[in-house]
Amino acid sequence: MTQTARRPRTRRGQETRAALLRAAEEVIGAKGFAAAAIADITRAAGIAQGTFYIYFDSKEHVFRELVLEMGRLTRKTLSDAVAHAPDRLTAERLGLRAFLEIAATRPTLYNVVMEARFVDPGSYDAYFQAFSKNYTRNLSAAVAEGTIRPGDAAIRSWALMGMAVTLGERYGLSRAHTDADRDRVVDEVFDMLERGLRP
Amino acid sequence: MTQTARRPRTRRGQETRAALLRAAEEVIGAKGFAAAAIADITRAAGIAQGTFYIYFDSKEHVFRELVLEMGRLTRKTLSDAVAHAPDRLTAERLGLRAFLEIAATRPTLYNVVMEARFVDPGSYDAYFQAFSKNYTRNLSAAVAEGTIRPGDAAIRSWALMGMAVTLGERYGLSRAHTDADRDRVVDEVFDMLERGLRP
Amino acid sequence: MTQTARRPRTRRGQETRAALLRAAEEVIGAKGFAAAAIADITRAAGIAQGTFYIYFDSKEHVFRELVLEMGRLTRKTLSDAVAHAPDRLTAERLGLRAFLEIAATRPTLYNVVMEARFVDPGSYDAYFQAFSKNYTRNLSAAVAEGTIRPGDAAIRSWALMGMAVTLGERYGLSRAHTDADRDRVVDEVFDMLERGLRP
Amino acid sequence: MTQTARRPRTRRGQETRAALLRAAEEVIGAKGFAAAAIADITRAAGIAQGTFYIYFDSKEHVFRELVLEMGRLTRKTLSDAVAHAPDRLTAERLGLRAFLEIAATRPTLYNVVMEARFVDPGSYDAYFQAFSKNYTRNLSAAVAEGTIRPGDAAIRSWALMGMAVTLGERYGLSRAHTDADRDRVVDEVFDMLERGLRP
DNA sequence: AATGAATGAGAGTTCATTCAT
DNA sequence: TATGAATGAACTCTCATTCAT
Repeated sequence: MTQTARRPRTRRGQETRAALLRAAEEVIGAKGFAAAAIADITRAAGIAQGTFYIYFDSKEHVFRELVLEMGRLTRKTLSDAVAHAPDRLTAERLGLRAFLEIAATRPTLYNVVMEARFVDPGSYDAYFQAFSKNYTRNLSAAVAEGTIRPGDAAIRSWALMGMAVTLGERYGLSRAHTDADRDRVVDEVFDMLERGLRP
Repeated sequence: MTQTARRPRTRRGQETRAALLRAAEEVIGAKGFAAAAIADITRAAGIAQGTFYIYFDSKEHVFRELVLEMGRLTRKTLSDAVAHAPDRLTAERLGLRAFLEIAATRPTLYNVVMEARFVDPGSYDAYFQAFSKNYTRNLSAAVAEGTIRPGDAAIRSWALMGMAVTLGERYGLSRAHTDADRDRVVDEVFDMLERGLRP
Repeated sequence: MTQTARRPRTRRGQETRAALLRAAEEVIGAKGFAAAAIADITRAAGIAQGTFYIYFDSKEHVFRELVLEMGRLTRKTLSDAVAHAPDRLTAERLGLRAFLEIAATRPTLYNVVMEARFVDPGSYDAYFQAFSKNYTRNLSAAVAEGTIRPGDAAIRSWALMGMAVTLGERYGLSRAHTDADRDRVVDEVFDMLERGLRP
Repeated sequence: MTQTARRPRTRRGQETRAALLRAAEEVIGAKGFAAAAIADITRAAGIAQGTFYIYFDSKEHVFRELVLEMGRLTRKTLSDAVAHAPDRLTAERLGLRAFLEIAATRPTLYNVVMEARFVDPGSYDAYFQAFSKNYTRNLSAAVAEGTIRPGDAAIRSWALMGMAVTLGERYGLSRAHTDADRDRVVDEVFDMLERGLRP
């Protein structure tokens, strides 16, 4: 008869749950999963410790929700960013730029996804497999329509995602870099990607 | 402050310390830092729990040692692999191949470094900064001598390292992939990098 | 830093905290600080081990609280005892008598303060400095009004406090001595103090 | 067949044992019994940890030896100091002065004896009972020969010892006080003791 | 829906002591 | 006699989770 996390049925409940999610993002994203105590989260949310378990089954549970949220956010942001791209390569460029922007804007959420590899590999894999799948489809299409040179789309997708992730970490998360820096990063990287390293 | 980790003074001590390092790599690399208990490590090493603290100050301490070890290993492996490369681009290709091989051969150590971002950011940064520095120098030299097209070497180094890291994760760690797969990955990726995506 | 001892917010919490203080006094006063395990204290209080840390940050923390409590108790008891003394010397006598009574009545708390010298020198010093200050002021006043012979009040205060403490230990703590014994001790000591040892 | 502490049979053994005693006094007297680790002691003595147990059965064992040593030292020092006293009261005065000197000269050993109350009550009691016994005998004799006014010698002995102990702590141990301070303390205290507080 | 107290398993760490050399 | 490694019991403290109100 143990109680299990419910969906909020009232306005107040919705707000509490939302506050918990924000607090969890903040705390976990800043201190890391292990160092983040439920007490830290509820304190940050300004509610009692017990309340946490009304909305989430466990610490892992909120964590997973956050990863899913980042998935939705990334998908939405990228598809918006790419919506009016004139061609595939430009779409890629805009996608990378948008991704760096996410890292800069939501650094804690970004951290959460990265840590998922160690905290909840399942959702980590799901996150990246989803992107890879989509990415691979786009790249294949681009090849098919002759926009880019032929090549293994899956491998390329992982290579490009790896780049994006690390660039997000270095030039997005870091408070030391500006929007202009990120613009330049995208330019440099796409110069390399489009035209290759050969002289 | 009362006692601090000693360097072993006898043969036996050296062996014990080494056994602990191996066990720590195994256990932490497999279960993750948080889930790995000191008891797990000493059990794996076949020694008493207290013995751990003769050689290491804390769990973080062994962890840091492992990251350093991975640093040495990577440096050595890559420099060996690249030693007889005819030109810069080939060197890069050999370097990536060797890196994937490390991931395949020492997956647990690989995991440790990746988790360092969350467990001991200092050593994580040190690890990658060192490689970036070296990488950047090589890329600059290549530009200078006309082997590759001009471009920001630092940004390129992070982009390339990001690729390598993720490819190591996907095609190196995974038991599902073979040496041949890794060869192909390197071919594909270098095709893209050298000649670019443009048709 | 993640969590810190709370002040209880409910009746139940207050009772639990109080029970812990009593149990700590009992156990630490009886076995000594080092030998007293938190588990002993919580067992004596009839609660779970973890509950201790809801109300106290550490073993040192309860210990300090006990020393403070002894400070309050002693101040209150002595000032009550002395309230209606007709003159300074009588006040001193009543004060000593009351002090011995405290030792007899709260032996464990008495022990705690004595051990504070080794466990928490800060609170030990605070305890005695406070008394010395007060004592010194009284002695100075007595000299000023001609009730006692001139002499360095600070030195006298330490000498008299030293006497009191040791007599409390020998004739107060010990179950072998009775109230009558303590009366006699006070008589003897004050005979010496008032009239001196010279024939 | 467990090995037990032996008396040293060689010159070298004697030196090692002596070094351990000195180191134990230093370390235990400075950090307190609980905080002093055997490793601290052997490190201070410049010998290996295991060697400790060649000469002492346990940590308590060295501690007890130190208390005994302090007993011998105090007895010797006081009896030397008092040897040529012209009368009983002067002897008391010289005794107190010598005692303060011990505190100033051997502060760590002094601390050890004080802590004995909590670490090894048996030797603590033995230490003070021995002095009280002797003290009581002297005071009785003084009364008998008319040098001091009649009064309970045992009670007086504890009162006077209590004074001495606390004065030793405040004016002897403290590096803030000088020999001159201690002279004055003795003067003040004996003025009070001899002539009484009454105007 | 919310609160705050309570739980108790479990983790890291210390250290007196023993052992093999 | 001395060494330094090894042991393992014991202890403090943390924290996810549950419970009563």
